Amino acid sequence: MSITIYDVAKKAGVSTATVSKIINNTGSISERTKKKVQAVMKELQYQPSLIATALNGKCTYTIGLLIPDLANPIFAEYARCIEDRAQELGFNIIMCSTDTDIEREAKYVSLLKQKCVDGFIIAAKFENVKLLKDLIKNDKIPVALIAAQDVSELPVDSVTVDDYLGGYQVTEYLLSLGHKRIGFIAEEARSSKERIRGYKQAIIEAGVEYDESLILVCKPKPTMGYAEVAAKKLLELPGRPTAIFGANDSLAIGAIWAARKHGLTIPKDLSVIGFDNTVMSQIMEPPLSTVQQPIQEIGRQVVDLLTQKIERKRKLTQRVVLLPELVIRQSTMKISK
Amino acid sequence: MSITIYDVAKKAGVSTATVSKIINNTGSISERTKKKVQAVMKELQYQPSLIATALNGKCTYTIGLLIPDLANPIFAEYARCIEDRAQELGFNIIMCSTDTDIEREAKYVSLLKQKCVDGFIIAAKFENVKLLKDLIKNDKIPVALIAAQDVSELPVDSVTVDDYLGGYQVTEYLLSLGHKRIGFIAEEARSSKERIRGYKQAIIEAGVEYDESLILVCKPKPTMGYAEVAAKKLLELPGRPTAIFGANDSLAIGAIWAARKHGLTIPKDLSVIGFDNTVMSQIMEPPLSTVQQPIQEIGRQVVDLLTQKIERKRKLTQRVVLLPELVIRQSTMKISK
DNA sequence: GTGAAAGCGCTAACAC
DNA sequence: GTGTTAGCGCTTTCAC
Repeated sequence: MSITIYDVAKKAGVSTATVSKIINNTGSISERTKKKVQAVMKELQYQPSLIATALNGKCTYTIGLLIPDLANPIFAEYARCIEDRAQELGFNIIMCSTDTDIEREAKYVSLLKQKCVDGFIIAAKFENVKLLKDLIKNDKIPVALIAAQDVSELPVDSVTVDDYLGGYQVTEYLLSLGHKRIGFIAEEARSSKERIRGYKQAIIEAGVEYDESLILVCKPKPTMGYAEVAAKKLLELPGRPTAIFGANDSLAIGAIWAARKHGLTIPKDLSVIGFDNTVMSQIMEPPLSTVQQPIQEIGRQVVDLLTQKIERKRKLTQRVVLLPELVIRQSTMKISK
Repeated sequence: MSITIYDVAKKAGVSTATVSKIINNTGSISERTKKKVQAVMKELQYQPSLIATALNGKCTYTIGLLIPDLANPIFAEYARCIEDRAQELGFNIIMCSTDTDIEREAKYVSLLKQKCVDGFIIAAKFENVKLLKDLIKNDKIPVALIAAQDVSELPVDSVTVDDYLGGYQVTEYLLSLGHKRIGFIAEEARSSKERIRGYKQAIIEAGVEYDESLILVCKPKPTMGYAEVAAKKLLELPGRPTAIFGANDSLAIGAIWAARKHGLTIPKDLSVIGFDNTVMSQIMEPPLSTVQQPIQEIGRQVVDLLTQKIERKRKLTQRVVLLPELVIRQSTMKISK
C-alpha cells in the first residue's frame, strides 16, 4: 500500500488535484486526461488510502456493532445479516461483544470513537444506559438499535420485532390446543416483558385464569441451567402447567430437560415452545415449536437506516417494527386428558 | 470528536509537540508540564484521533478476520475468542464472512488493505489461494492462519489442532468398543483429510480391514442434508457400519437423522460420534460424543502470533499445533451382538 | 479544464 | 525540556 496519489499524478503528468477529482468524480475533467489517469491508476494498481480520506472528514466506511455475545448463535446470525448488508453498501463491521459489561461497553465505544467509525449498531441489551443516551444525544454520531431495550424516550432509529405479538400468538396457539395452565420462563429483558404482556393478554381474552406464579424470570448466565431449575419449580406446582413457553429456545430446552428428569414425555405430557427458531430448535428431539424472527430483514433494515443517516439522506428518526411468525414443530400438541 | 491536540496545546500553553510527547510517553518532559497537560486533557476529555495517528505510519490497531461464515456457530465461537484476546491487546476486529467465495474474499481483502488494517487472521478455507499467497508473500502485511487448509509451502504463522490425532483418537475409541466397520462422513477440507488419515492409521494398527467404501465426502451447503444422504448410503451397504464418525457435529447429526429414518436406535443399533463439541452436540438426544477443540486457546494464540508480528516483536514464523480432546457422551456404546 | 497551496490531526526530527 | 517545522496521503478552494 505504498503507492500514492503523487505517484499517479506524476506518472500521468497531471496534478494530484486532478487525480483526486477523477477518483471522486467531482469538478470537470476532460475525457482525455480522465482516460489517461485511469489507465495509470490501473497500471499502478493504485488504491486510495482510506485513512487519508478519512482525515479529510470523509466517512471511514466502518460501523461498530455492539452485541452482548457473538458466541451466542442468535447474535451471530444477526451479525452475519448485518455484515452482509453492510458489505453490499461498502461498509465494514467492527465486532464488539460486550457481555453486557459496563466497562467493556465503555472501552469499545471510546476506542471506536477514536477510530471515527461512522456509526453504531447496538443489539439487545446495553447495560450502560447513560453512555447510550450520551452517544445518541451528545455525540453527533449516528446510532441504530435492534431488538433493543426500552429507550422509548430517546429519538433513535430502531428495528424491532413485535414481541408482544409473538407472545400473544404463541399463547393463543397453546390455548387453541386446550392448554389452560401455561408456564412462562422469561429472562430479564425488554423482549421477555413484551412477550409476557402478549401472553397475559391472550390468557385474559380467552377467559382463562391468569396466574402470576406461572411466570418465572431467569438469570442470564447458564441459560439452560437456570431454565431447568425454573421449569422444575413449575412442574412441582400444585396445579402443574400442561405447557411451557420459553422466552427463547435455550430456555425451552432447559424446560425440556427438567420435564424429562421429571419423567414427562414431550409433547404427550407437556407441550413446550420456544422463541427465535435457532439451529438448536431444529435439531432437538422432538423438534421444537418456536417463533421465527425475520433476522435477515432486520439486519438489512438496520444497516439501511444507519447508512442513510451517515450519508445524510434522511433526517427523520424511524422505528421499524417487523412481525414474528409461529413455527409449529413436534414439541407441542393437543392437551391429552 | 472535534477536540484536537491543538486545543489541548493552546489551553495548556505548550506546543503540540509537547502534548504529543506526553501522549506517547516519548522524549523527556518535566513533571510539571506533564501534569498540567494531562489535567487539560482530562478536562477537555481529549481523545487523540487514531486516524491521524495512522496516517503517520502507526498501527491502526485493527485486524481483519476472514472466516467462511459467521452464522456457523463454530466460527462464531472462534470469532468470539479472537475478539476477546484482540480486545485485551487493544485491537479491534473487522468481521468478514467470505462464504468461501472468491469475489467476496477479494473485495474484503482489497477494502481492508485500503483501510490499512495491521494484519489478517484467516480461518479455515480460503478459496482464492493465489490471493492468499500474494498476501503472504508480496504484501508486507502480517497474516496468521487458523484451522487452515494446507499451505505448508508458505512461511506463515498458524495455529491448528492436530486433526490427525483427533481422527485417530476417535477411531481408537470406537474400535475399543468393538466396532470394526466404522463409516466416515467427511467434508471437502484439509481437516477432514487429516481426520481420515488418523482414522485409517488406527484401523490399520488394530489389524482391522480398511474399506474405502466406508468413507464418504459431502458437499458443504446444506451440511446436515448431505450427511443424511451419505449416511443413508452407508446404512444400505451390504455389511453396514456399526458406527459412524462425522467429521463435524453437523455431519454426525445428519447421520443420526438417517439412522432414525432407517429404524435404528442410537446408540444401541449404531454408535455416532462427531467433532467440534458445538452447542448442538450437547443438546442432542442422546447427547453426542464428539471431540473438543481448545477454541479459546486457539483464538488467544493466533492473536498473539499476529500482534507480535505487527509490533515487530518476533521475526520468525511459527506453527502452533494444539491437541484435541475426546468428549464421550451417550451416542456411542459397546457393540451389541 | 487544470494546478498551487492550504489543511485534516498527529508525529518526529531537529533546533534552541 | 520545549518548540518549530515538515510531512503522512488526500481533498478542496481558488486562481489561472
